[in-house]
Amino acid sequence: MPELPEIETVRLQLEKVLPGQTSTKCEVLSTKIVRGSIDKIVGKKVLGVERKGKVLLIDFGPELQLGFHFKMTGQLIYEEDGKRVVGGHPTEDFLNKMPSGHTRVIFEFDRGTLFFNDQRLFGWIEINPKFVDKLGPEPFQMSADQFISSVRKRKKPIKLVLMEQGVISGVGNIYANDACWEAKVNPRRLANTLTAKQYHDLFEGLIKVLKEGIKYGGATAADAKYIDLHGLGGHYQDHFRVYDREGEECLRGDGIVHKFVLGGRGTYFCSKCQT
DNA sequence: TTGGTTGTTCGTTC
DNA sequence: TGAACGAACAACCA
Repeated sequence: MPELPEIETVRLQLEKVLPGQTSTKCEVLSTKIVRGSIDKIVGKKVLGVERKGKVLLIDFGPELQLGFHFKMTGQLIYEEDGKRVVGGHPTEDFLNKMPSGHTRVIFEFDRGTLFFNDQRLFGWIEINPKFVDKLGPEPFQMSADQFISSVRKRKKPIKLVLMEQGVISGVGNIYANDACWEAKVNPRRLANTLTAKQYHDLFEGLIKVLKEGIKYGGATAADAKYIDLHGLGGHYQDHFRVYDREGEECLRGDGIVHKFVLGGRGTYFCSKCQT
């Protein structure tokens, strides 16, 4: 499920191929995921590729940014002269001929074609999405004091606050779980009850796991081995601290990783070292 | 077969 | 008012 590091990985790749190209056609195969009319970009030139939290933005001008939200199963595939750039949720579609049964919108440019695929139709594409205005800063844009002051007054479990996009943008389930482990914080702890050291450790931990996520090109689900064989998808999954490690020994060597549901989401932690 | 899974959206409650 | 909480959404897979 694409979070900040996964989206950043796509952005870095698209930034190398899209800027300078003009949009020539925009074909919507599934109207459900498209908000408003996105064909305003046709005839316009790409100035850059940006990202705010988990939203990817193709920049066609100051008042014309095409926003993509991948939700759980969104992916982008860019094709030019038989060469491919892929990103987002890793599936066999990375290897399949495009368009596939999951292709929702096709964007044609001067030199290549961009396919937005989404299995579950949860993602969306919108011009100047209002959603980004509601986003809080990314961890990378915050100071430790800023992080602490925006978190410490909240009275719900710390892990859920980390995932609130209006407070901190870009953090999803994988990295929220791993950041709590880094800081030895029980994800259930109410956000206003951490020690001063835990607030600092949590901020540092969050930065650490996100940077590592970007370094490894994001995470690929354990069942996507087929994708990995072809050198596609990221490798952060080989560095998960607690996420998806239910029943395994804690990496600190004393304790077992337990799983429970918090806020309706799978939550992993070591009851020995996370307090 | 049915339940688990996922992030945002939206409705309800306090 | 705003915060907290939980269901809904779609489709795949075990």
